[in-house]
Amino acid sequence: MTEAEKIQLRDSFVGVHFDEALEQSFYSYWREITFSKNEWITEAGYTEPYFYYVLEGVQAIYFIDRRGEKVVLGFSYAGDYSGAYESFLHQQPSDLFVEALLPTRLLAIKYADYQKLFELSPDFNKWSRLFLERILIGRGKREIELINLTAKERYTKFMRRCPEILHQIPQKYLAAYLNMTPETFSRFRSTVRY
Amino acid sequence: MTEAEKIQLRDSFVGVHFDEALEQSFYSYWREITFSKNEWITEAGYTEPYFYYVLEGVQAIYFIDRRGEKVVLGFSYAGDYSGAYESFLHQQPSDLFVEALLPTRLLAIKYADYQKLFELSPDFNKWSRLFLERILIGRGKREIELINLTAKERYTKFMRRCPEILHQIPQKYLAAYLNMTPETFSRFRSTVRY
DNA sequence: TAGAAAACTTGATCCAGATCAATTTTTTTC
DNA sequence: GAAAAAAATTGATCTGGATCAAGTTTTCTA
Repeated sequence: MTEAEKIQLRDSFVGVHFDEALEQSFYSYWREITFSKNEWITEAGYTEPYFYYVLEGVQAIYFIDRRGEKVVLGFSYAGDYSGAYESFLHQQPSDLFVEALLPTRLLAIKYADYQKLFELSPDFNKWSRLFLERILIGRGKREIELINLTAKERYTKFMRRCPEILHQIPQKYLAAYLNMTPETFSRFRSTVRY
Repeated sequence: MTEAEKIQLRDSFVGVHFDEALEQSFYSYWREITFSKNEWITEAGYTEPYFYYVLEGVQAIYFIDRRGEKVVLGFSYAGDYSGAYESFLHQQPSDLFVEALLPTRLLAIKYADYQKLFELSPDFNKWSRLFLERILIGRGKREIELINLTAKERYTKFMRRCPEILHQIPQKYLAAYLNMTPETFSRFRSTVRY
């Protein structure tokens, strides 16, 4: 990781005061891992060993439903955290896959080292609290949208918000994120103006 | 609140060390509020002023969809925390209603006092982190079930897990929780054995 | 850069669960 | 405890989006 990326990483831990001693050990916990397109970062059935910070690339997090289809819960981009977070927190096998949709560079910290952060400074508890609060609110919004909007409305809303993503990742992942079949997504593409 | 209830409340804050000074001020922040059946605890459009601990009763948390129907996101019982948590955290108007489905006794702490807890002891950050992690995992499971199970499977699963609730609260709330119409719920009741 | 594989499109059909409607049962209220 | 209101049941019908199927286009890979 570059010096600039170190700073990025550090600054993502909003609310944590980094004194010299902390900063010293902090960086040593993180290692860079790269993934090529379509590689799994985390595989369902395995326990997530790392918590990740995204330097570059796009990842999808999904499970496989009983029909064998992917159901995408979310994407992460540069500057986000990534990984199968629930599995990581409880160190139990993941129900979810995390996959690199584009060539990806991540910074990763092991579970034991992640725990050490909380010992090194109680500020990390506060950071974690705020981070979790943010995730929770995002999940709540998504749940409401999934229940409350029709497939067409979900399509329109998504395409208005991030039209560029369509040209970056296969649209079957977008369909799976919006909880519709690729056929339905394709039909909207050719009939719905947004 | 009784002495036993004080202990209950205190012990719900897992991981917080209560020394004498903390315990002294801690209880003084909480007041008891009672609600009768079908009374709103929180109304959408208003900012949630309190964080609640449930002493007695059952509450539903829901939003109103664009057809004007309730969509229930969850219930809380004695020993749970309750309220429109997202609205409380950000002190912004709630999208959600919280309603007492049975006569309810809650302990409530104001936002400013809740914030003070974190100043009084950094242990509360850790409690909050663990609490949020638990909510997050619950939400994740529910999201997966809503997407992955049919209406009949959701019905069966719920009825196996908590058959007694059916006789405590109107079944239209259960239908709204399981994301189906009351008609569909009623049909399952008369045709599906669980 | 050719051949294979994966992704996407378009059409025809189907179905779980919603909607609409008419009773019946239960609960509330005065 | 009678009248009114709310909740639950049951039947008939409808529909958004899935599924199945057959191309076409794009993207890999050697």
